[in-house]
Amino acid sequence: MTQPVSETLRVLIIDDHPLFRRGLRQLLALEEGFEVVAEAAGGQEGIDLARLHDPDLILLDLNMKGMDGLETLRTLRDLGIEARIILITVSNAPEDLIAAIRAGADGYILKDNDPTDILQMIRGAMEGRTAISPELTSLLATALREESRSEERQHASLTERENTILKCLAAGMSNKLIARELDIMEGTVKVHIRNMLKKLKFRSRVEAAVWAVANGLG
Amino acid sequence: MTQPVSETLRVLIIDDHPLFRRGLRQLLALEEGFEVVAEAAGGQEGIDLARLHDPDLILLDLNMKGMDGLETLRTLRDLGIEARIILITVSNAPEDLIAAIRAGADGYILKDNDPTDILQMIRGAMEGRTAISPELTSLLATALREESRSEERQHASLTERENTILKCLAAGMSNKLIARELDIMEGTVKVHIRNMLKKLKFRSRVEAAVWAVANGLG
DNA sequence: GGGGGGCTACCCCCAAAGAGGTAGGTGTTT
DNA sequence: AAACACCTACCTCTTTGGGGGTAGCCCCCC
Repeated sequence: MTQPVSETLRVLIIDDHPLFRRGLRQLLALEEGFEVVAEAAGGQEGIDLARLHDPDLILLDLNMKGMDGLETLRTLRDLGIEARIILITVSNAPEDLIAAIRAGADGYILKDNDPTDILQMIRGAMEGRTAISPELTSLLATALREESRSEERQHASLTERENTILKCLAAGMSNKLIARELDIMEGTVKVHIRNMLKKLKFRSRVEAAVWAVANGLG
Repeated sequence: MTQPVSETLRVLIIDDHPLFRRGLRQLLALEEGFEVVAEAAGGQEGIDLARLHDPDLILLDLNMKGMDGLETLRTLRDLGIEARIILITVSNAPEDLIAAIRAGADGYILKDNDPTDILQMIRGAMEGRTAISPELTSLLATALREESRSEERQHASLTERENTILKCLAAGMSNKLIARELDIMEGTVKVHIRNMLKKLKFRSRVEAAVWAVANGLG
């Protein structure tokens, strides 16, 4: 917690692509003030190393096999890791960006950005600004606009059934109750809920219900 | 569903007290327009009879051994029973009243009310008014006032710990996450949640979370 | 000194939820 | 005709949640 301000920044790199790790490491080596203290090839290893080294900055790949970047990010935050965490990815999908920011990412940088720009964004993130690749900011804006225009929205990609079931969740109902209400099997309710959770990137019905209520489905 | 308006009202009595059932039956027998089609001595039996007879009115005792009146009421509503349901009870506890109304009761009448008044309230309930013993209306008003004065309330009887955990629920967190957040065992979290659910008469964490969010803990 | 409430931790047990799969029926679109 | 999305149902499996209990510890109040 008592972090000397002008010291070198201790960096952890999590990416399952060895070549890209090396690239990042060299990029940072050329710069003053960065020290890569560890590299991990996967989410779980990254988490372990984060707890071990307590770095100031974590560069995290979003698209990893096994435990993916988003899951890793969430776990890191859940564990109370307070390092700056910047996602570095090839995905320019809006939902990935949104999910990352919601999960507490301090930056979201595309891999094909210019190295100079990447460095600049990293520095920006270290100073408290959320670093997002310029070409993505419009996506974010759009998403946020949609986010706030509540009002009977068909939640993005949700099907009609998933939507009505989300409303049931927002009413606090159990699977059994929803099944009775909609006159379908409880197992079917579970299928819809599973698909909905996946689409909206929630981890449990409670998260979904809370979000739904907070966003006007209550 | 196609209910002749001026027919006799078909009544189901659910009370584990034989003498009181008889009293009610006789009270209704003296009146025009009521026909007691069944009596049940317990919640489950009452539910079965309700599904069998589909009565227009159910007089339900709140304080029963086994499945209590509130639980019975909830189940009846969950099953889609659309009869008017009036709770008849000795309890003038505010929380019982609130819980009953929230669970969909059409009336809440104290057993020691005057028979004439009881009849009048029943008739009122059949016409769509929520029949509540006069001496309880002030309780209801008070409760509603407290209900709306959100703003960092210590939810009634909740302890400090239960309150912070309720807030965690309103954030959609799992027991495991809450445990990490508060640095206690997951089992302990479960204890707090169990006690909280009981005090606030919720049936699941989802109900509690939804309520908490809707009432300003989001 | 003796309650009592609150917080903690643990036990057992069972129900609910969630993740994964296969699969049939229905529509619509290509 | 083939592909696709959707809703439905059912399978197995593991994790989570929830109800009941006992018990120790602390602190405040009588």
